Amino acid sequence: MKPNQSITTCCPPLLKGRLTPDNANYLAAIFRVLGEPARLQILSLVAAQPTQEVCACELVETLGLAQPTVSHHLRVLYEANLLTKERRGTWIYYRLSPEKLAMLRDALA
Amino acid sequence: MKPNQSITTCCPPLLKGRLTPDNANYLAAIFRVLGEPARLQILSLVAAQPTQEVCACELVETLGLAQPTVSHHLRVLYEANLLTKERRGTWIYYRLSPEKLAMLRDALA
DNA sequence: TAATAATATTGATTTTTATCTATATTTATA
DNA sequence: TATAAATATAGATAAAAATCAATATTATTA
Repeated sequence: MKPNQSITTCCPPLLKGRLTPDNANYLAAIFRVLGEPARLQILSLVAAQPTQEVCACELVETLGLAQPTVSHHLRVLYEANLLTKERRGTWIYYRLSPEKLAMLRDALA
Repeated sequence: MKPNQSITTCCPPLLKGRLTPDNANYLAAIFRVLGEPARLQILSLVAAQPTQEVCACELVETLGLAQPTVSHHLRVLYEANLLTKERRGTWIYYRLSPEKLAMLRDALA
């Protein structure tokens, strides 16, 4: 099933054109991903790193959540194209993929 | 209980500073409100009106949801300060309160 | 190859949320 | 004041999502 929206644009701005039901579903799905404090903290933590990346291994302690829970949130962020990941040895490093957030900002314009 | 954030600013931009847990909770709550297709459609519909307002009475048919469901979504948007409302006779008219969306846009900067 | 460490998955539980029907409230008007 | 129309609330149900313990997988290294 191919997405009916690109990564960088999805729809007319929320307050300009009128959203189709598809637009609304797509946008809402992204907002829902951001509607979780732990996930926002993950994004913020990544951005705050000098290296612009964070090892999953750091997050369990930082967030105070169980490892499977952190893994779950990372997966959700990854599948929403808000994070990219790269395995280096045993560790997996996550980075922002800023296009999606830019798209959201545009959608709120 | 007073909010620890103003309507127009809540926190350092998501990708700049580092969110406190309070920041994250507050921001996530707003994103959760937007994480629902029907609510996005409501916002979009309001913005699309020449009058910049929409009567609750129009929304039931437009959204294809039961009246109490629409009422629920309007309340959620209202309580999140995303909509204002004004009663005129039997009808209630909703308008955008753009500050909150602007704040979100800033948070995504 | 065996042991170890990081991450992922499974399955269960709980919490949150959306939705509806039924009913209540509010407002206008006959 | 009785009726009608718009909106709100209550209560029930169902669906979605968060969380965790237990276990599996993947990669490294002794």
